[in-house]
Amino acid sequence: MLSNSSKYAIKGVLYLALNSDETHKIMVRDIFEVVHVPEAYLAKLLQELSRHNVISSTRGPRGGFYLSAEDRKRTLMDIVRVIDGEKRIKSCVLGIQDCDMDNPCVLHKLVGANKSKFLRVLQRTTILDLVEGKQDIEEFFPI
Amino acid sequence: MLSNSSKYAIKGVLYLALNSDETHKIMVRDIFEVVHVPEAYLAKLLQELSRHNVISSTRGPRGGFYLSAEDRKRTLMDIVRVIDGEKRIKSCVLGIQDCDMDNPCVLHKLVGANKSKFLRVLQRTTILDLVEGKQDIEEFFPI
DNA sequence: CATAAAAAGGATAAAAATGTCTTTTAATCT
DNA sequence: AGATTAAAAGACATTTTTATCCTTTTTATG
Repeated sequence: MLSNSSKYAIKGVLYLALNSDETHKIMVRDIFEVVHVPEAYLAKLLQELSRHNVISSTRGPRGGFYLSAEDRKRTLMDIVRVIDGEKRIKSCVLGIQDCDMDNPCVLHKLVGANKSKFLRVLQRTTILDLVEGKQDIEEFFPI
Repeated sequence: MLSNSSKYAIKGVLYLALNSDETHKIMVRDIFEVVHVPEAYLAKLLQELSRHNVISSTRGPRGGFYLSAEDRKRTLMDIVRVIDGEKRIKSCVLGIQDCDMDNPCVLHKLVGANKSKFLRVLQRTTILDLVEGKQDIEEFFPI
């Protein structure tokens, strides 16, 4: 449902949400260990997110990745869309071609409701939302 | 969440549920087209399920795969467990090591409820249950 | 302006998932 | 018994996902 890459990306962004802003940018080097993602791979993912304006970054000394106020309004789905692509995340549970609400497959009723809810969570939940439950998050770091 | 292989397997078993019994065994050759799964690959999956006694089979002429009455009491989880393994299906949404109810991760509350429900559906739903909504299934074949 | 720091980009490698093919084994039918 | 049929088993191929490495570009700072 979610690729590992998407999960990695979410973890990285979450870390940025908790520790960065316009004036405190963070290098991959300082993230990858706490989120348990290989350095170079995390770099790739964050670069991709930055390229698609889901997060922000600047190069050079004192550069790094960070989240602007705008960035924090992004949803989990925004992240997943960049990393996995719309298609993968919305594809039918059974991989049926053209399976959707209008043309549901065998398991659609059984599993579809759950999947829809899951999608809605991704779509509705912003980075900000996540950070507002901050104590919860910190409690469970390292992720 | 569910691998393609598991999805394939479920589709195959569903077909068997609708069309086979002890006296009417079915060859892979007669299934793979309608469920849209490569012949050799479906064979492998069904063999694996048979090896783990989730479905039944006999070799030779008039042989093939089929579901016994007992087989029909199997759950979707039984299928998924054989194909994907317990670990994969129960693993945390974010791939957190040791993340579970007792030691939840950041997204656990957000996504965990959905996932639990999904697991419960897999665990509770038997092949028989699926077939009893037969008209629905036939309506949506070919799967 | 020179230098160093950091992301960006591209090529490559490794691992896992998916898919194919060939041989072996068991059942059935003549 | 012998021929045939179909799953079982295992080797092999391809594709996708995950991961690494190395070079280039940009930018802040002395």
